[in-house]
Amino acid sequence: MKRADTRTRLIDVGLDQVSASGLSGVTLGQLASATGMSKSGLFAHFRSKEQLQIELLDEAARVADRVVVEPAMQDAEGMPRLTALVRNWLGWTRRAGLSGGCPVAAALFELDDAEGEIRAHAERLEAHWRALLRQLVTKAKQLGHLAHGTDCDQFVWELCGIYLSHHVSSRFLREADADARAELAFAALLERHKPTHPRSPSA
Amino acid sequence: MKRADTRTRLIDVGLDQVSASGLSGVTLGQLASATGMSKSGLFAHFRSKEQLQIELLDEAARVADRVVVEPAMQDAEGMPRLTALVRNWLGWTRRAGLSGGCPVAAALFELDDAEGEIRAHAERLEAHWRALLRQLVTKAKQLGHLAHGTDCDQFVWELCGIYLSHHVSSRFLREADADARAELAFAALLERHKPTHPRSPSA
DNA sequence: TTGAAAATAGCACGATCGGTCGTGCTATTC
DNA sequence: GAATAGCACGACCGATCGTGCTATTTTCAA
Repeated sequence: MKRADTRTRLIDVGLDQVSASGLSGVTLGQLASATGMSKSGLFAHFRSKEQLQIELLDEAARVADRVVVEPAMQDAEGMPRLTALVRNWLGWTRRAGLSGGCPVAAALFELDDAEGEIRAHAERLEAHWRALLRQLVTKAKQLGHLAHGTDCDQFVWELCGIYLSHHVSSRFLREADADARAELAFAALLERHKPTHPRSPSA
Repeated sequence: MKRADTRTRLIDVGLDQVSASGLSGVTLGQLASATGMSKSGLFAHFRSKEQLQIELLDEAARVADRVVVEPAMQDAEGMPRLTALVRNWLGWTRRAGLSGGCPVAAALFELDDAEGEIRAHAERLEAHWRALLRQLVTKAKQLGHLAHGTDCDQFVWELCGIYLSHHVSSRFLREADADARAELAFAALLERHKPTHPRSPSA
């Protein structure tokens, strides 16, 4: 089997493990037995466990981009695109075929007091993600889909709160109405930032 | 030394470790060396590591009760008590002298796909906490401090989102304005559920 | 002061951790 | 057909994991 193929397989299975058990839940031994490879054969593909973890986080970001961002980009700029992205965002791991929750969200709590390369990497990913959110929100504001006075950073901050609450609600508490609650919260967030004198939708 | 005293010391130090590194960050070996005890001597106090983890979660809840809930109970029922509790809640671990973040919040993400006794215990704690929040919100509604139409469960759900976002913002992203953002979000949540005074002449 | 009881330490266990090493297979290249 | 390079293997490293069993120390009542 080609090196690249094996790597892809390792990353795929590893990503599923991260999703289900968090970063620290992925050990070389478990990933090896899950993929039917020897620990040493597996290890040869990554310089270190840290490197493996970083690549797993990258893969999570890549998959999220494919499942969450790209489809939303089909919608028109401004509000349509923003709402589409939020809808794709909530519970995206299931749609991505992962058996657990969002690896990045878990990492945010797992690494909060840590230091080092992995934390820095997760920080970059999260910053990049929030920058994307901010950009979509800003665009919606520019197009008059959100109020002029909208504080975009605050908007994103609260949106992340909805996502996190949804994560806990659906994954930990396993509440059936998690989606509905998130929808409600998001709708209220939009309502609060509704433009005061909305231009016509065909502006 | 008395058994109870030693246990208290072990739990205290352990709680700090949970706060800083999560549940899985507390190992018997590290807790032993942090307390200057032997691993086996320590182990004798708890039937198992699972038991230790459960007691650590309980202690977290107990400390939170002392630092967050009890002071808020000094305020008048309804809105004063609710706002006091929220203010005490945000960033309570620092005020409790812990060196890390909220152990329960971390556990929510750490155990989301786990099974077993520890998860069940964390679930009970979280349910109990949300029941308390719900009770305060309901009381505020009854007293007319919140709108009649207020969906108390939804209110609590979004409030938890604010707390989680604040956790990530302050602990992981280390943003200086985390407190201000949380205040803003909470103020907006209150504004949205502001009571309408049906008998008042203003409309 | 002494002796029982309680608290702690010592030691060892099997398992697993991240990681290294030498070796063999297989496919390509000369 | 021989030489080479890529890939995965099993064995093994020291360290640490959780958890027993036994010996030693400490504490407190008689």
